[in-house]
Amino acid sequence: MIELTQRDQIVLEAIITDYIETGEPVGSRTISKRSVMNVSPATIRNVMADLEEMGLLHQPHTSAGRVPTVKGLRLYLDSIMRSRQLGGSEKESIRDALLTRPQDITELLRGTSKMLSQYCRQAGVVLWPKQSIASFKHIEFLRRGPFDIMVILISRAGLIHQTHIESKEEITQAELDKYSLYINELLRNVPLSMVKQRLREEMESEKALFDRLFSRALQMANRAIQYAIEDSEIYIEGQTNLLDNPEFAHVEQMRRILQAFEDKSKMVRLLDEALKASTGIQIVLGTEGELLQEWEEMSLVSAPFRRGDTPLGILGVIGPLRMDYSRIIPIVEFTAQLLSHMLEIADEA
Amino acid sequence: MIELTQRDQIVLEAIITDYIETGEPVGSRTISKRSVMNVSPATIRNVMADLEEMGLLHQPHTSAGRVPTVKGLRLYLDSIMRSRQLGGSEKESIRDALLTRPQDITELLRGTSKMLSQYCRQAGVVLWPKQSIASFKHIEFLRRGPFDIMVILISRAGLIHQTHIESKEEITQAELDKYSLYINELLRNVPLSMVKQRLREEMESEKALFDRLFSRALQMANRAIQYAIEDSEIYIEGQTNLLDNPEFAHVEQMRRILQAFEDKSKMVRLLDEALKASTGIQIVLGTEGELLQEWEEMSLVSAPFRRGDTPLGILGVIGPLRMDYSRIIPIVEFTAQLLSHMLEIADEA
DNA sequence: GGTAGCACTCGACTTCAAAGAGTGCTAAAG
DNA sequence: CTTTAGCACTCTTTGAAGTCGAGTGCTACC
Repeated sequence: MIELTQRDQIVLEAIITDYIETGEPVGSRTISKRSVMNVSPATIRNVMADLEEMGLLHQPHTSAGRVPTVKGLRLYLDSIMRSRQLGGSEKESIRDALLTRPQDITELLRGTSKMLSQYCRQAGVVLWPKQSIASFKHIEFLRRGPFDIMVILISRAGLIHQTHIESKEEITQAELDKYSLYINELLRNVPLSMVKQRLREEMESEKALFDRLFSRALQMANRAIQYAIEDSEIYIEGQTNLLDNPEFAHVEQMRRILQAFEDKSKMVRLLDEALKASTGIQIVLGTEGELLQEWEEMSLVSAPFRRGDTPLGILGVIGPLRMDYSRIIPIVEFTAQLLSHMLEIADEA
Repeated sequence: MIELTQRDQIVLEAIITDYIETGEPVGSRTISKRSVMNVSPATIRNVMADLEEMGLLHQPHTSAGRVPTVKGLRLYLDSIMRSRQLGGSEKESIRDALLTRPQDITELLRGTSKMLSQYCRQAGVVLWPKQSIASFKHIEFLRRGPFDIMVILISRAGLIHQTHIESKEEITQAELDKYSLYINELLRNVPLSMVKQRLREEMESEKALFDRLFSRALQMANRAIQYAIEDSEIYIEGQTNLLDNPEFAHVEQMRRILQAFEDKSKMVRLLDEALKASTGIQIVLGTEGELLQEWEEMSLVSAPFRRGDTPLGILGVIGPLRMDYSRIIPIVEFTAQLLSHMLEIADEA
């Protein structure tokens, strides 16, 4: 563990704050003027040299100022930064931005992502693994062809999932209607976590053993639900905000980054890991975690949203390493709380 | 109308072809060498001067070659260009790319968009106004709250539409189930174009007049369908391909263009107009149509896909003015045919 | 009408010098 | 022992000047 004197910390913080603001390497003179304690640039230079030796700062070239390294940022985030409190009016306007999009849950999640991107001026992201379809509401089997069945699954919160399954034997819509009726009755108000178990029980019951029709219905429901919970939705909004960051002025770089966004499955994997790992706010910097190689200069601030203690999904902000963390962190945190709350309401209705 | 001699046409074509290939202003020397007819650069210069006077060419500065203007491109597209035939193997691989994504119709449309973007190395786009939910398959009313009803509408092709409506009176799920049953029975296999009429007839029938329950069901179905057909889905894929075009090397420009993509409602309007206007392949160049202001340097190649004579939606490619039209046009055309065909099959199932 | 020749224009690239920001080191002061 | 002032040094940025080359327009000639 690294030992820093009080003054080291102050200087590091000042450098990072300034760097976050301007994006330019910052020199000793600037810090000397700006900082509260009155010390000369020369003194600051000594401190800087120390910090550089510790690997917290980096000098692009001999005659330039210093830039924080990933290690420096990490230290800053973990033990120096005090994140700003959100003002009441800020909270208010975030809340408004979310509540004016009540339509359905898909809209809500996309809206959240968009809101995050606008408030943080970076890309916003929301991941919603469907296994968290919190509780079962309705299932519907529709015949598309003699062996082709479309299954529509709806959660109480209003999320729709659509799958296809194949039947081994020909089947009529009338039969399927019976299936729907039966399964809906069976699962009424069963939380999704229990659904699979409930189905299994029923499959082993006498009724199913002796009635082929019911048995098939149960199997189908089982398969459909299996598919459903393996799926995830991801909403990435405001990517173009990233273009405003001067560090991405080079088209080459920009393209690499935007292309990474296009491969959603990678993004899903990334966020899924974050979701599993985290209990609260989490920050992944550039090369630190196993962010994609394309992302060296990027950073992710995320927080899970949850029902009670079970995490439902994760939301966050993606931007360059140089972001205003002290502002973004509380926003992400607050949004996660807010969304948790809203989903709770939606699900209770 | 502009009169061009044979030679004018050949020169114009040569310039445009070369410009499309290289992206650089093209000089008289180049044309002289490349063109079939053996004439000296000086002669070409004379022709060029004429073409410039007609507003078909433009000279960035005195000592540069010529670049086609929008007017020049238009003329080329309308009366000079011969679009290349697609080879059998190309057709084959396009077909494969589409057919390997059979899952559901949403996937099919998104896949089409992606395929277009990959084959043309530009952004691909597919617009699907829901009014073309070709024929009604299933409706489901679900209670979300005492006055809040979620309506799910499914077309035979498997497209799902979700809306909310509010009820004036409290309502139970049991009632809603009856509604669903009734409406589904009523509309079984009615093409969507007839649905509204069918509903109206029924509303005026005796049965509805005397049964409040039926009457409310009809009203709800009516409203839900109204919402549904006003909605559109749009799929834009491969935007990052645009970054490869050297003409967008400036970040400023790039941002403007990508930002325009983010406002989907604008894109919908744009394509919707194209859809209404067109019967076949259609090309909108930069400022010509009422493309958005942000799009001066962009161009859209589109073609509607249809069932019989009614257009269902539109697909196309968006890229810079400088695109390889002779290749892209047949691809778009062929894809539209192919998709029309596939939807026909899906809907008959 | 077509072509060769030629002077001219203008952007792209290179070179060079000057300016400016910032450092590291040393020596003196607290 | 820590802090500071001073100074030489390094490296990037900026701008001016100069050269190069592509391409043109014009004129005279075939």
